[in-house]
Amino acid sequence: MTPLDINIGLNAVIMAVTEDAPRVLTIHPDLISEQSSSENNGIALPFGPFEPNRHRTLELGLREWVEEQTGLSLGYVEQLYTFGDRYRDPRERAGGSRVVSIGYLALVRESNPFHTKNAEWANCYDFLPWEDWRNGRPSLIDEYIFPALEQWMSAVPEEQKQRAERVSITFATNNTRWDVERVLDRYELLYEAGLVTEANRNKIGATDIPSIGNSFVLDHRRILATALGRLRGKIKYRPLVFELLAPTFTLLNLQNVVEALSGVGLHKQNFRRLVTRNRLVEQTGNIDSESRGRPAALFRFRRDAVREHSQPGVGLPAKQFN
Amino acid sequence: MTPLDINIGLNAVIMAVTEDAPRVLTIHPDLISEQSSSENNGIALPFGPFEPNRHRTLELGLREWVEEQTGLSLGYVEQLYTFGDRYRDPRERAGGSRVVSIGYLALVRESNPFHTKNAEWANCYDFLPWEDWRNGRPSLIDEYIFPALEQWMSAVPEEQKQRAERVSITFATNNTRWDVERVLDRYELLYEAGLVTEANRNKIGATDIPSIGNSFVLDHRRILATALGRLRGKIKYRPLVFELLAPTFTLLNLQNVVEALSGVGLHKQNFRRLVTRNRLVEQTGNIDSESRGRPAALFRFRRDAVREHSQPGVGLPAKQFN
DNA sequence: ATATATATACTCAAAATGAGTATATATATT
DNA sequence: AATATATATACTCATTTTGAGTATATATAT
Repeated sequence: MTPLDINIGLNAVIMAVTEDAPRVLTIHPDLISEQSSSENNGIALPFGPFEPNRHRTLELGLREWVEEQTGLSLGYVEQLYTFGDRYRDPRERAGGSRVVSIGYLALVRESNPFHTKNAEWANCYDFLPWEDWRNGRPSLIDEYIFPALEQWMSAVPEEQKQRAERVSITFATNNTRWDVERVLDRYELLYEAGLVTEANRNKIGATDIPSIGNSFVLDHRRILATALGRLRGKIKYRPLVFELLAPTFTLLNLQNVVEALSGVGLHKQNFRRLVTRNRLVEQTGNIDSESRGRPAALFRFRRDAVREHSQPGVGLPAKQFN
Repeated sequence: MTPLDINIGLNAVIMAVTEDAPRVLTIHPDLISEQSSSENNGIALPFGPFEPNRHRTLELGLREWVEEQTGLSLGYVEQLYTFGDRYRDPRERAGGSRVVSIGYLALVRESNPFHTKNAEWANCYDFLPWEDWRNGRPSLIDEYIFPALEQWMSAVPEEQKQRAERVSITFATNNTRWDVERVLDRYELLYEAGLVTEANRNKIGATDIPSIGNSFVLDHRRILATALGRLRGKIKYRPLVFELLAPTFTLLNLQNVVEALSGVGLHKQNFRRLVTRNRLVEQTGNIDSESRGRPAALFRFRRDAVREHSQPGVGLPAKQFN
């Protein structure tokens, strides 16, 4: 009855890019907290409760938890979204209090060293396999997802049209283009269609529906989808990629990171033209000899680029004044 | 000591555009809740506590509170950000519990009728006057803000360079362009420089520093800045404007709403070319006779536009596959 | 009848984009 | 040593998009 039946949780989607794959740091919660129930087995995002007496701000609370659980000291951190639906933690049914979780996105360099027994890097696309289009349209879309979505669409005749519309927008069926940013829309569609295990976890008598992609504990996969979508949108107009790269890098390194995150292949020459014309990077003078073919020039991020042109191309047709 | 010393508040930035000004719905909290302290006088955003037993989701909780307080039934609602800094509510100093607030942005049509004694529409730019560049650079920037910021920059010699850089980026000093989206960055800069009253409210012995713009209760002005910044960014690639317009409108109506929100004047012919070429709107066949000069054609939003091209112009140079 | 608003069509140079081709400089293989 | 294979980088060229206008049409106010 009292509004005190609330706990605030802090969840971190900690991302890096290694070996051309976007990685997310995962933990095994049963190894950390003794009191977690046995049904809560599985893989999770680093998390911890927000403690107002200990944490001056939400973000500081998150940083403390991550450091404690994984040994990682985070650099770039950004708040994502706050999740508070009833029964997002099934223990609430058994009298547990509502857990409102604040999700964060953190970016770290692959070279960042850390030591922990609990944490492990995983490929983001193990959880969201339909999001990786770098080698063309993933075959599981046509093999598993579409047949299942067809069934879902025709299941309720009166909603068929809206459902078809939604599938068309999110999964780019007809002449629609694949929009790399709609990660959350797609996840939520698959959730509603019952194609991810967590959608059926709370249902009684759930049959063994083929589940697509690896699953997380609770709604952590939804939080991951939120993070990836946000990151994909933001790399286009804020220099976030450089948080994931070594201070000095080749243009191919840069392209590989952008491709890994956005999940699409990019035209090499045009990509290089884009970053150099906008003077987002500058040459260090050194070259990289690790590669196979002709050695590539090493670049660094030009911090001034942020000041110079706030957002390339994105625009309202403004009138000139001064 | 216990993590139960938390309350979750829900705050709504409810926006509309009337008479070419972006409006925000405000309340006078002392008229609503008896228990609010006398120091909490002033203008506020509609808000209410999140009650897990009553509210199935956070958003539903918000909708209920808004309906109860203002009589408004919200349409488009989007979560903004969660605010949880220590002492964001000064009553916490006197033993009050930490109030974590989840901010929401809601958009309503100007024609939307509602009746309430407590709520009032206010011009957003009364609170953020430096954000309205429709008639050119606001004079208060050069008259009040820059002199004060100069002082702030030179106040701490060792930070002078970084401060100058920050002012340059957010307020477009040198060859930098005015970035309409950096609303929150600018507010936070002014806050740190002590140029908004709420920055000094919590300080002891605060002198009467000239305060810029009207103030809200607590950190509600920060929430408003977050909302305006988000909205300005999003209108470029999602059809949010149509939530603020009547179902049928002229192209000038549309332009005026975009201008009011973004705070910059737009090139009329090019704006019209943009929306028609992208087929974001379609003609209804009727014309508007209310206007002064030649009557304008009435348009409506083309819902299919969302499906057709996900995001105009914003882009990575993608490789073609299928 | 004339001035003033507003709407809409059209122009034209500059810049950005999409999709390549061409060439340079490495390493691996025969 | 010659050749194949990778990779880097430069350059081309048609098309599209943008920025900044001019020109014309159709209303109301004076």
